[in-house]
Amino acid sequence: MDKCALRDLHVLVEHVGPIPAGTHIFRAGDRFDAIAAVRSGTVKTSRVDREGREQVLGFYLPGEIIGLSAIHRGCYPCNAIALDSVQLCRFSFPKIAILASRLPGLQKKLFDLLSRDIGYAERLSGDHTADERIAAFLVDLSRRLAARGFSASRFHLTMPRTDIASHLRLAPETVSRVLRRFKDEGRIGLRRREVELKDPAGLASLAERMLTT
Amino acid sequence: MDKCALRDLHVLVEHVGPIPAGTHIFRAGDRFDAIAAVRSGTVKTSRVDREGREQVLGFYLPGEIIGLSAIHRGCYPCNAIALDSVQLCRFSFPKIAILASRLPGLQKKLFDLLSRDIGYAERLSGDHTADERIAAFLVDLSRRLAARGFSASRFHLTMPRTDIASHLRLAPETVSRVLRRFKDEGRIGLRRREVELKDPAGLASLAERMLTT
DNA sequence: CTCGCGTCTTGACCCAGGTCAGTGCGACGA
DNA sequence: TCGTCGCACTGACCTGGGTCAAGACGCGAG
Repeated sequence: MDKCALRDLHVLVEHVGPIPAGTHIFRAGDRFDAIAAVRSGTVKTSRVDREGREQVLGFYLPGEIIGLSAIHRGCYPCNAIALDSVQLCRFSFPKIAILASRLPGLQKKLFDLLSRDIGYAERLSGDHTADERIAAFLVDLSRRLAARGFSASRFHLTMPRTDIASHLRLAPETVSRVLRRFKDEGRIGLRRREVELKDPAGLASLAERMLTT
Repeated sequence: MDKCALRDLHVLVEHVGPIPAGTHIFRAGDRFDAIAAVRSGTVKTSRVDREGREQVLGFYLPGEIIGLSAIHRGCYPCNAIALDSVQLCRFSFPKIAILASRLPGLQKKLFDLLSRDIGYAERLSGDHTADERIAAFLVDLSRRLAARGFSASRFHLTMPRTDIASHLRLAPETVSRVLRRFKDEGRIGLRRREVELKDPAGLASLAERMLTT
């Protein structure tokens, strides 16, 4: 995004938070009026099917944008829930869309973010083993944290195992077992929700089929 | 899209085709310079992993747009292949992006299409049984064909079983078996690639968990 | 300190769907 | 008319990961 876009954005930003863990930021069906950038903390998005089973669609780290998939229906298609204490920057969507018309850099950035999310969802939908999914989850998280200046090798999982499982389309028990085996094999260090990637290259090669392309 | 946008689009459209079945329209890695609307025929998009296994990402019917997921990397992330004789309208992306800046209706339409594709990929990635996947595939196809003025209840599958299987993350054998059972149960008529939906309501209720939300 | 609760782990068992190995059956060319 | 070639179908068997049922482990409240 160019300098010009960033300067103009200040006029339509609304800082929100801190929002405590467990709070809904928006709910499926709410009228869509804004996207938001995570400033601190972690947000999960999920939908709940008729039978009440939750499906976690994604986790959003500081610097990442939530709400984009709501554009085409005018209301949010999923819930967004704070996993820990969260601070956001809200951008009114009508205003940002108008601004994007004047700023090609901003328009490009929005197309870019949307297009990236398609790729992410497509990767998840591939048929992959539990090992591949979990390795890819760890490697992806590590890279995204590193991109924001956090440690790539040691980090805290802000989400419970059930959410990881739901996001990867696995049973929570499977997540436990695979993490356990990765630990036994010396690929990771693990204590409760603290993770250390001891063999990033090995994990990346396991994750390769999922993360590549 | 508003009238004004449609009129201006004429200046940057390039009609392409007929392209014979089996031809690559673009390949993964090709420089991204255009999106295209399918005018007639069917296009599949797919990626091929390191081990040479093809994963079908989507099927595109007349009226639908291919190439959007390429925006964020500047090159196509997948192959697009004609399944039968195909005619396209190509839109230069740089030009259409500039035009979108001047036409809020067009910008909205592009955001909309991107956002819709995210929803589609997310649905596919859910954990669903083979029955749900195949019912959802048939119902979705029927609806999209109907939206373009084709029969909703009788249609021709332009893709081989292996492509359907790959797209739904199933084995081709499973596709065969489930279609067979749907036929035995009187839900569909099936002969080779000709399908008739005999019980659209029943299929829709099977597909519900996948198509809803 | 310890009680209680929510999260996580572990083990035993089971099944949907994958894999393998043939068999059918049009479509098309000679 | 007959090969033959490539999808499509079917049956027998196998397995990754889901399910069920106990525990174990922290952690906060009192």
